[in-house]
Amino acid sequence: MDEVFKALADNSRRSLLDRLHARNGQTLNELCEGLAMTRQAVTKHLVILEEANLVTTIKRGREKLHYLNPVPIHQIGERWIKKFERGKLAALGELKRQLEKRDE
Amino acid sequence: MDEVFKALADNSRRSLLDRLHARNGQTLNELCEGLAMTRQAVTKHLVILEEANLVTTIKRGREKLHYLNPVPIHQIGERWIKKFERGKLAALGELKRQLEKRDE
DNA sequence: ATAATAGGCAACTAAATGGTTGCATGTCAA
DNA sequence: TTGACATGCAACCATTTAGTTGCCTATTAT
Repeated sequence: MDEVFKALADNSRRSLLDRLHARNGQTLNELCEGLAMTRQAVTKHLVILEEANLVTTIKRGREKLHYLNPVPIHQIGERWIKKFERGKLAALGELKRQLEKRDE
Repeated sequence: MDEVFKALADNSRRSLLDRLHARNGQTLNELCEGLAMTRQAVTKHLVILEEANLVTTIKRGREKLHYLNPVPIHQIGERWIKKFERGKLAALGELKRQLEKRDE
């Protein structure tokens, strides 16, 4: 879980996921196109995404295809974000109350 | 949005949010209790959470109360995670198909 | 008034991070 | 088979990050 949060913390990596979401199964070179980064930098980001299990790769001859794995993202939503949804209104109410009390 | 992802990337910060979720409105010293970290380290984490707008603070005399703001977490769910929910099954199907093709 | 308490500020450090360059390897096509 | 193409590996660099220590300030309680 920590690995997933860490992987998602970088904007370059989030846009790589966006690109795969737009078109799945891209090669490394395709994913590099239009980015202000060397291929090696992109590789490093992809390795981090792979280690977080957000991307799965398959070698096809001399190229490597990258596939988005949406499961860890879904788990963040289910196991982490939802926890804070419960009690959200209570927390907001409490916050509002305290902020108003401040100005008395 | 980037600030929020960065703030959530650290486990210490996520557990501070957990603590506030369990009991809202705690002081700095209360939040330090039982942690293997100096007060100043905790302060730094709280500043990052504040800058990401995940925590709001109110000064009450000599102490500072910390309140959880669940809105940015909710926004991550709505604006980011949901985007990947759409097409999740398609992506998984594609992934499965390619993984099977690999072994032919 | 003074001591204790709650917190703030700043300088410093070690390690992690995001990036680079240079070179090596494996695969495909002429 | 030789050159071009796709990717991998490793060393290096600058910046950021997570943490520390030491000291300062403001508020409360005795």
